[in-house]
Amino acid sequence: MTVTLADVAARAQVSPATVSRVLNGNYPVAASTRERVLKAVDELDYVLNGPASALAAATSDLVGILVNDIADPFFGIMASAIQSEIGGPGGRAGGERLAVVCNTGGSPERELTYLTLLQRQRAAAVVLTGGAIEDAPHKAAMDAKLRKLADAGTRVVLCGRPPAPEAGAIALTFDNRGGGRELTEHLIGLGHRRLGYIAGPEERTTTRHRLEGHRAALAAHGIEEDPRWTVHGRYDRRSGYEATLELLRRDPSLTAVVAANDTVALGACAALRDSGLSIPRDVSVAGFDDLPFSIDAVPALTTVRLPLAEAGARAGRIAMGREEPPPGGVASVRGELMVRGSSGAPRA
Amino acid sequence: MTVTLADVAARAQVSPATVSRVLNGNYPVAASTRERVLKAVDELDYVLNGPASALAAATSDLVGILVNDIADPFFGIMASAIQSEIGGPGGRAGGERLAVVCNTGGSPERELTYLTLLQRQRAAAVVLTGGAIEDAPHKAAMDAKLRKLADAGTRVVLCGRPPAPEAGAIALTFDNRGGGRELTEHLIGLGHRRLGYIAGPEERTTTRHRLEGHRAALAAHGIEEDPRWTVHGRYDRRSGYEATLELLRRDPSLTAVVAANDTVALGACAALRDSGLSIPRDVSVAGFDDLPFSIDAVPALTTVRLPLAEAGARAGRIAMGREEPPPGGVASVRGELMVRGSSGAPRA
DNA sequence: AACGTGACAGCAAGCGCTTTCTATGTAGAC
DNA sequence: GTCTACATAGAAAGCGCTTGCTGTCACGTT
Repeated sequence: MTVTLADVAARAQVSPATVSRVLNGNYPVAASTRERVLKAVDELDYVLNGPASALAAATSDLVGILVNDIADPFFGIMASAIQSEIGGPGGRAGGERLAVVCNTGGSPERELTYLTLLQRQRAAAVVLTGGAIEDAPHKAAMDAKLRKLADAGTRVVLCGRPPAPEAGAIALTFDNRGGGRELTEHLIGLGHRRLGYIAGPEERTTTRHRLEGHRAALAAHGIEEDPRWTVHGRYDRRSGYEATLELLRRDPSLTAVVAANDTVALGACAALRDSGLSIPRDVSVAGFDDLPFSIDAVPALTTVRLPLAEAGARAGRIAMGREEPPPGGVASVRGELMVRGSSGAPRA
Repeated sequence: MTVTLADVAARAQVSPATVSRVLNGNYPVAASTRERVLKAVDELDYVLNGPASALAAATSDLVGILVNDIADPFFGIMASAIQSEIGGPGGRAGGERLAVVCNTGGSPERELTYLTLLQRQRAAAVVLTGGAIEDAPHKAAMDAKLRKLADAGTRVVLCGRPPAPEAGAIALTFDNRGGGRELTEHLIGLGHRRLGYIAGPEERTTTRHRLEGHRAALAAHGIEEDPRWTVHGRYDRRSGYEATLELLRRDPSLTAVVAANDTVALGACAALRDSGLSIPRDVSVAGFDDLPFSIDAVPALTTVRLPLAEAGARAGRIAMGREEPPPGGVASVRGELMVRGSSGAPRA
């Protein structure tokens, strides 16, 4: 029924071993023989059996990419960059690798399960993107799992995640704290003193770090934070909309709203508009990430640009062993403040 | 070194066959035995060898998802929906499947190569999303490949792609033509007579169908189209920006600009703003897809909503054999006109 | 009391490939 | 002209799992 190596071998009048060697190109084969084999492969329309070769060679060409939400461009951009570097078709980088993009939906269990599935497939590498969940038992479980993967020869890279030294993983971390601080300092510099903050889900490292940066900026400028000024929500537009209304309700005198990310900021803008407030005249708004659509908001969003594509590409190369990991296995990737129309001086 | 089935068997004092059966649960095993086995699995921290079992069972639990650009929410949303239905962890649907998201970047060669890679992995199913490339040789090659996959037992589903009867694939097609027509008729109804159109890349079915719908609307209302009114570009913001400037240069009297999709429309809006034109007072703008950010444009974008998540979910279920394919193997999915602030009556 | 009948469990034969080790032929070395 | 060395090709032993077929009991039948 299906064509096997042996069929090709028979047709090319060589042994299966030779065919395998031609296909893998890691052993000297006479040019004439190689040609004959290739011809047979072509004529029979032979397709290698992936599982069989993975079993025999004890390696696979699968690379796992874990993301929280593939529908979110934040992850989409990273995934795309990673994939372009792991040498899938087109991204010339040696053997053809298949990227397995796993959508965890931010769920701890799924994260773990996907890792097991990848372990089962004997993945060549795994890249975890985005913030981690801050729950001690879960973190321990993750670290143990990652360690096991690493020990089994799977290269593990974290992209936009805090380092996990226990797990023996390379980490490219985003400087969320620094970015958050810089952003809020920009607003303070404009004269804002009453700033609302729409944070992400409580248990995520990204949420915490950005918030810490914000608070550090406030503290550095002697601004005492009112607990009413912080609202937690999800990383989506809806959440930003609702949180903004809530902030306005709690303290209508706020002159700026800092959002956990751009998507949330967009929701915040909508809420302000719907409340009849003008941006930035009445309230300034700031986001985080600088996703492509942020520049198209009206007014364009002041935000912190994260080099998602660059970081993803680098993570991909490291995962493939095509780039030296950073010294110590950890590198911090900085964001860049993008000042645009959504932030301005508060009204006197 | 690594734990194998045999190790588990030894520890549980049973044969490897029994362990396999416990793990696969497709053969009667006494409860007490099962328990003993499970305990051993747990104690040894055993992880099944995916390639080995795929080889032995001649099936795998990989499902391929082909997308043009994973960084584009249009595809991200579909991919996410598909994945949630194929029964990856969390999306309870029986066995745990791994979604392999392949980023073709719109390249014909990569599309084909990924299909080969998936074929090599003996994927359980493959879902192709988004428009197809209109090139006869390539289409023939694709159809042949899909046919081969289907014949080998891989379920092939097209989501948002034109049907490919030759290939024996189930198709969920978007009614791009109908949507395009309805959209342009809306603009005509508002009084527009000079409408610019920013089309996507020439060789894509999506591009052609949407453009055909637009032209059908014009024709139906006796509007003769000026060739200067159509510009082709890529499906991105930049392209929309440049194309709009070009359209304006060619005919400054245009009162409406219809874009190939929302992302392009966003670029168009930016170009109009930068040209000092007001939307919709001077020029109306319309997009297509209704991606999440479209409602946040200012003014909010008039567009055609495509039920991406619903279609993706359905495609996923069909790919898993959990939903009856549509009669004839083809279903057309309609879009819904969303009239918002970016379209209005032209100035007298 | 002899005998079918389930319900489990084990044996063993692969699944299709890789790779080590061995065989062979040829070319250069002396 | 014989010997060593190198370049290739083949034989065969797995890789770790699934599954058809063959036992083996413990029962319920007649």
